[in-house]
Amino acid sequence: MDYKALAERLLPGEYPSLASYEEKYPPRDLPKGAQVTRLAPSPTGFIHLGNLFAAIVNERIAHQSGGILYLRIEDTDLKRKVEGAVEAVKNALRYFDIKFDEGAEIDGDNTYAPWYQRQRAEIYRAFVKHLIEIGRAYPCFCTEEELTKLREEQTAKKEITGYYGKYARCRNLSEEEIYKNLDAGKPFVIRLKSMGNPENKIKFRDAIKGEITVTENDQDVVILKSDGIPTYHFAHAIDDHFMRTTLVIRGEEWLASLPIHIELFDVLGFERPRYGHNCSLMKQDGDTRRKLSKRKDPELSLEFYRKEGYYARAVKVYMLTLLNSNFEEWYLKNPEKPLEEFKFTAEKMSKSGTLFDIDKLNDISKNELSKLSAEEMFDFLKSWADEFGTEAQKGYFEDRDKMLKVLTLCMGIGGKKRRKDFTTASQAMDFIRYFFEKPASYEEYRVDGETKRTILEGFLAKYDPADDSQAWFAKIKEIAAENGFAAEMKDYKASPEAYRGSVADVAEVLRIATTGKANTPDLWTIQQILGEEETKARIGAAM
RNA sequence: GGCCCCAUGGUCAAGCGGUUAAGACACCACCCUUUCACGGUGGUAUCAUGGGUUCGAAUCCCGUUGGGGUCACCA
Repeated sequence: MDYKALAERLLPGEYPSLASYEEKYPPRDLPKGAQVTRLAPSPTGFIHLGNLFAAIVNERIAHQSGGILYLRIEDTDLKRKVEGAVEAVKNALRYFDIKFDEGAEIDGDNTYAPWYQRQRAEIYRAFVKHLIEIGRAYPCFCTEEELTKLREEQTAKKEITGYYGKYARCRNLSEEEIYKNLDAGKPFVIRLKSMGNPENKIKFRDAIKGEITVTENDQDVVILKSDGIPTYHFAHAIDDHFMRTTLVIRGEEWLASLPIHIELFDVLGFERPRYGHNCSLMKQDGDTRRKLSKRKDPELSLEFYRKEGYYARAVKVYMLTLLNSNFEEWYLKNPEKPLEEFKFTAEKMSKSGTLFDIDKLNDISKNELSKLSAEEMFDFLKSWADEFGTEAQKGYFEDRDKMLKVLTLCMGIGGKKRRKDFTTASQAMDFIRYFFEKPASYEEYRVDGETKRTILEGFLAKYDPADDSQAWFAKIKEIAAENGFAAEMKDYKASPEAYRGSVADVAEVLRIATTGKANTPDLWTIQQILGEEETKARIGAAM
């Protein structure tokens, strides 16, 4: 068969020589050991925790080695394209401090551009044409229905599904048949003519998993779709070669197609990059666990975490503890150091799927937030409220002084120990609500109505906003004693039956009356912040 | 089903042939405390299984079981 003529018929026209592409996209001039990694999302606009998980690995490995992280957009599938998706990806990742050196919509070196695969059609076609010319690729005229039927037959016969060996019908089409189909205007795809044999095993060193075995590919996979755009597999080979990627870190779901990629790199005469297949982030689903999915788990989208007001650094710290088993220990010893100082290694990455644990994230969040100054917390909460808060919540920030006092108290700043009540911005805003709005509801009092009233009246009678904390508490003790409650905790513990309760119960009544809640920071300070008028009004209203 | 990956408490995990099998989260108890939060002390709980190899196995090998991934003109 005249492959050259066939190639010309299939992909007519002059294409630049293959060598010219090697010149145009030369090997990068980087220090020894520097890694070039990439993030290559499809522009669906949806990014979830799993994407961030991978992004952090790529970012750390590139920048730690003095290399490059770039952003490539895999938009070969038009159906999945969403407007504004690239911006969304960039914004979401910027929030987590992932910075690109080059790539789509990135202000950087454009030697290896274009970064959108749709704009790279010419390169792909040039190489597809070459493969046809050397007889390693061929046109396939099978329709979707025919392929579906083939798959069903194979399944019924319990054979391996796919387009391979004797099932690769178009592979053996005669020259005549091919041209007849072409003349009839039948649509076609270009398939790789695989030379692999699944009996052969290839030993492979994965940067994360270590020594692995894969089976040689024998599938005649589609490399050019009928719209003239390549499939992921082919684009991956071309792009990662010409963008001079040295390390491809990707999810382990790609392990299954690694044989295809190996064959493609080989047939194209490209040196293969190193691969690292990282485990997926799993989610408990009933009594089984499964990979995070964008369809089923919208609550795991990065947007969800921004809406909840998770602190970016906390999420990053959590990802890092999952990603590198020795990170947590390092961080415990170096809580103040920048995260970049941690030496990230592919070897310390987990080989098995990790279950996402919101409790652990929440714990880390509390810790991270408790390290902030009142001003930093103010800024964090305000920027969250500006975007996601209610009108009332936005109003909390009008009196800056008051808010700083509230935060100082609620974070325990100035005390012996920092408080850790805040998990997320939205939860924190709920937590401090009572400083700015009257209680919408009251937790249940544990004393009867008569006692409650007596206590509140007693408090109002003695209340003096000028009292310091000690004088204030002394009065609470008096009220306790007057009503048959133990003024001293020790006395109550020594003989609980001698009292109706303790000063703690009296304080609780006042606490609920003032804030609506049984659990709050120091009540005296709260009343100081609220001021005399508001304090009296609230106590009065609770009677 | 074929192929591939994985396997230490409920979760994340340390461990690289000899350990009382770390640590963190969660949980429980107690202490501290006007509540809560913080902090402190203690506790419950793990090497999936069967065979080897070895003086000795969580660690090495094989089988089994279990879990996961993947089998598109999607990435």
